[in-house]
Amino acid sequence: MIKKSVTIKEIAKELNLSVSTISRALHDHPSISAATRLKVKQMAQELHYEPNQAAIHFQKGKTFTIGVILPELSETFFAEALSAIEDIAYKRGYTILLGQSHDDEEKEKLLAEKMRAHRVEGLIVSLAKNTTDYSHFEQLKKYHIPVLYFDRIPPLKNIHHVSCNIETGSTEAVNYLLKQGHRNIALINGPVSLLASKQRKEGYITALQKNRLKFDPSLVVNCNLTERGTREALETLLALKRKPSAVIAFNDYVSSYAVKHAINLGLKINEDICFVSFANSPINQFIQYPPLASVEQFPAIQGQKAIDTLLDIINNHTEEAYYRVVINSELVEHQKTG
Amino acid sequence: MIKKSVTIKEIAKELNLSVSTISRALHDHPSISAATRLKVKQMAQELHYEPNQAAIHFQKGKTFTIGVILPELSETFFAEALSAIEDIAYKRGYTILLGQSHDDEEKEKLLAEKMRAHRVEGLIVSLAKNTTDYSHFEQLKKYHIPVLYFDRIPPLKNIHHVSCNIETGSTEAVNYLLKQGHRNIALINGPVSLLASKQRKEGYITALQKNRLKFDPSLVVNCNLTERGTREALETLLALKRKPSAVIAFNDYVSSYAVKHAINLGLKINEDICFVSFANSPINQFIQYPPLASVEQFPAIQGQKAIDTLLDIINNHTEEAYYRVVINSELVEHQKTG
DNA sequence: TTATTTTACGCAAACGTTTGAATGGATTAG
DNA sequence: CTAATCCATTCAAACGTTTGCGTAAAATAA
Repeated sequence: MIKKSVTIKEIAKELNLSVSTISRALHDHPSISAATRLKVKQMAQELHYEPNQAAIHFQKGKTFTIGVILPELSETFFAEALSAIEDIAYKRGYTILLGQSHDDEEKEKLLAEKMRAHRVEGLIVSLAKNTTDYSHFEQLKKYHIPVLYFDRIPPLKNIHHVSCNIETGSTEAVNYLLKQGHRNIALINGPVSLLASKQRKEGYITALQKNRLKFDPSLVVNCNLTERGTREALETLLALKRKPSAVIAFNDYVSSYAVKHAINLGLKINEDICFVSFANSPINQFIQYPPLASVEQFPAIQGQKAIDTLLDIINNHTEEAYYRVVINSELVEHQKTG
Repeated sequence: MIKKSVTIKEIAKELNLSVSTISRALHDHPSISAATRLKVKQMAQELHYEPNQAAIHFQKGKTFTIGVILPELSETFFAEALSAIEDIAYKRGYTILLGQSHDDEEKEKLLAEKMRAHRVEGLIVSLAKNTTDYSHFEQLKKYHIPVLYFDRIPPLKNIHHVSCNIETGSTEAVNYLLKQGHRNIALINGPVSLLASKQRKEGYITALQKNRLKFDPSLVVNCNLTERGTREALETLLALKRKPSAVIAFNDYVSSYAVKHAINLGLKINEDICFVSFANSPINQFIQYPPLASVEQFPAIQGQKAIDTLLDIINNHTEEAYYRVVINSELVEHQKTG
């Protein structure tokens, strides 16, 4: 009843061969004859041989583990990214060691340290919101642990990163609204400190310029992404002489807050005012007035690229070059429900 | 520059002691004098010694890995549960190997097989929606890999499981609405096949009986949890002679669909009809008319209990007894937003 | 003092796999 | 027919750690 797991040794004994022959046969080493190779593989099947990963890891001096540090798993964006990362890592024989910073820089430091101690072969990191010191990651270079930044990337020169080109999406969003006839288009942006905010604004301005419209700075307001902050931002916009007929929101959450408040203020959504936003998250499915369109950032594709390039870096030992993968965002129009 | 990681051997050489002494000293083995124990630990610190996990796993014949199979990571409920599982596993020196079934029974089978090949020491499983054959998990008993079912559990006798008592929450939901003066309370339930549906219904009936109200079966309708199914369910209810003034929805998603449709039908939410639901998921934050209250199922606590009891099972080799941990759900009233 | 126990450490094997080097036998070249 | 070459396989060490057993020296008991 107590099934001891079968090893390479048993196969060797069974076939009167040496363990080295078995090992090589299973790996299709050229110096093994086709005949014995076949025999070995058959016997392995028969005995239900499964290579002992722990032994392999140990002997190869590799852990086949890569660390992933994310702010919050319960944010759909990260959950979808992780999902893709997991799938590919699995297929390529790697295990993911997950850590959540909960947007806390201290926790992030601890995690980086633990991951190092755990001897991960590489790290995929999406920074905590308020991380300004990156030394805990940059230190890992000493240990030859490559770090690939993902989506929330630091403003550093020599780093690997995978991220999404938000600007083009932002431009698309403006173009979309212009095509609908809107001329007063506002932007409820995130905190000025965020790179993501800068990118949205740049794309916004680009679109206006391309269409020979002049940029009115008062139509762009920053907010802290909370419900309250969004309400205040919206009220600022509605108090303008040049009142916007359309709003581009930082993301779908902000859009939902703004819509709620607009309704409370007696506005008719999609008549008096309409919304476009970023993220294209599943919540749009559940809300009464989702944004007319949302900029998809393809978390799964980003995750896939992230793990793929990290594994390339690890397996090709290309520590000289820096990988910078940027995928394009894309405006997705929502079909009108009802 | 090329930092070779320091081993126990170096410490031994440095102090002119044997490796076994070092090993024991680091583990506070009683047969090592306090003096050398101190010396060893200091030297270990000085040299930045980190135990080679791969070597330990190998030598102990354990992987310190536990598998987690979930339907969908992008469902907040599972993301939160996994988050808790990860945190505790990390603290107790275990690594999580994650797999997503995407609610596909075949994928689930594959994952179970891969996890076994990977020699996980135990498995936490939340079943795919349509899994009816559990042999791929029950087979793991042969390999002494304990399986702990989580939230979505199979109707089997001898299993470990952690789940949530939905009935009490359901009863609370009805009581809450009764207290508000409602007498015609409907239930938009899930598919009859689901255990979760049965539990909601039982709790619903219990509450009515306790309050000496008679149970009207026409007030309970099943739906397939899609938006369309929800609309149909709502229309069925609204066509009744005894029209409900309050609806308990299977979960917050169903509630949101129902609210949308009710508004389209010209009903005033919280006046003509109001809603209560299950899951207490974050989407409630974003929608115009969230349910008045929602039954919290504490995914994080469930996850925590799951990993804790599984690790107990693993480390105490208690294969005889079956653990059945049930936590209580709890109705959470939402504060009305402005 | 001698016998016995206790204390503090070392020796060596073991875990499963990989891999450079060695080996013997068969084949080919000269 | 000998020498060189090649093929298929084996040998043995190595990876880092743990642990049962052995053994000196020190402490205690007689």
